[in-house]
Amino acid sequence: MPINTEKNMEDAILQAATKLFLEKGFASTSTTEIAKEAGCNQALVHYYYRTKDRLFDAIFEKKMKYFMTSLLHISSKDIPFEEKLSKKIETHFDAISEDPKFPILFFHELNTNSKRLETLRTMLGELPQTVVSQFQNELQAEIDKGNVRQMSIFDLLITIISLNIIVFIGEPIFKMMTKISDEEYLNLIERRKKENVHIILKSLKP
Amino acid sequence: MPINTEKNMEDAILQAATKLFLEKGFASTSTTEIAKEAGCNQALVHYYYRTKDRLFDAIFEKKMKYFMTSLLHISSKDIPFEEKLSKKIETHFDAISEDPKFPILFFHELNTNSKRLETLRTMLGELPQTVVSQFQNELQAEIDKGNVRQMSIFDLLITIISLNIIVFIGEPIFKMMTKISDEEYLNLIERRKKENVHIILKSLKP
DNA sequence: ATTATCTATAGATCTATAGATAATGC
DNA sequence: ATTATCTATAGATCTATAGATAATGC
Repeated sequence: MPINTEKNMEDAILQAATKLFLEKGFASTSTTEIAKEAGCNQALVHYYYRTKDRLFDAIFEKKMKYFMTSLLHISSKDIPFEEKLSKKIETHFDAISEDPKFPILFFHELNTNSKRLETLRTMLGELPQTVVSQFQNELQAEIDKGNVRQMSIFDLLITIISLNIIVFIGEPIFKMMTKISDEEYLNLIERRKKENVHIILKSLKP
Repeated sequence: MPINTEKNMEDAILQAATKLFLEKGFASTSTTEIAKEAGCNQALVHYYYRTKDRLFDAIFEKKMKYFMTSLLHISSKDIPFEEKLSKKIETHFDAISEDPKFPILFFHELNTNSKRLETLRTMLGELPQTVVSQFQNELQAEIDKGNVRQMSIFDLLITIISLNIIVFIGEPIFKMMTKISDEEYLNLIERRKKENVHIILKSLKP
């Protein structure tokens, strides 16, 4: 379906690549296929991005940053911790929702290609440590007040990520198993968002 | 490192393939590489398994079955529901623990290759429906007794899978982020097992 | 004889680049 | 002139098979 309504071929290539990498993974996508999808010849892909790897990185890095930031960003509003945390979980969930195929690509690439770990490492280097530690302080304050059981910020983040990605990385499987329609699956997704908030808040109780 | 102490080359190939598919994914593993790892020539891989796809399926199907069964199998012991559920979660967690790289392969393949969905579909066809519905009945009984809040068996299973896979599919990332050693990571894994049971039991409370 | 293993190779990719041509900006 | 796009191709895979040779089982 090489429908190219783009005025800008460089960007058309980026979009085509994004679509294909998300659909089939890095290794199973060829620059030939990307060109076809973008509506140009294969050489042009290399003209703009030099190598398949650089093209991938351009996409991966941006998405990775968004994925991370949506989780770590913390509202500065002065609202109760529970409410703040709920918002955080939902914001993260919504961010994934916008790009539902990214998490599986993210985890697969990080697991199978050590080059990607380097990309992540440098990316995290740039991310201000303060963001995490601010969240940690807020959590610790609640623990001290006795509102929340003893727990590390890291464990909490793992739980959030875990629950928030599952309906997206498991979509094809769950759809097949339950035989539900695309529309019903959207309902399930919405339900899970609330469910996740519920599970996490409850799990924090002392 | 093609150290081949196997007497049986057919099996050596299977093991080599298993190792490489888990490490690098299906698409990035070549039959040439499998042969080298097994300690034979590339043609032999095809002699025994005909195609790369069939070789993969031989491995994937077996592991998939194990992964599913470990989750769905229910102890027939006459113990309280909470205890039974805890055991179930832990059994599933341990099963993944034995083959920690499988979940990411599983989810990635199911997301990027529609052929795999077919494999799963036929596999699930064979799986007795009674296993799931027995678990469902037990859950419903608890809900009726008022011990557990209203919740579908499906949501419960999603939560279990989600929490149980995260430390394995996220291992490289979390290790990098926290800079902890392999040994410390094993501790984290053990802690998460208990944590998961805790989170889930608490989330079921009415 | 049959089965296991090897060498060699066909044919289909796939990535990356060189060099030609077309489009655009001054 | 410079930038965008194309055609053509080198060189490196990679999968799968054909056909030769070695090992094994009777």
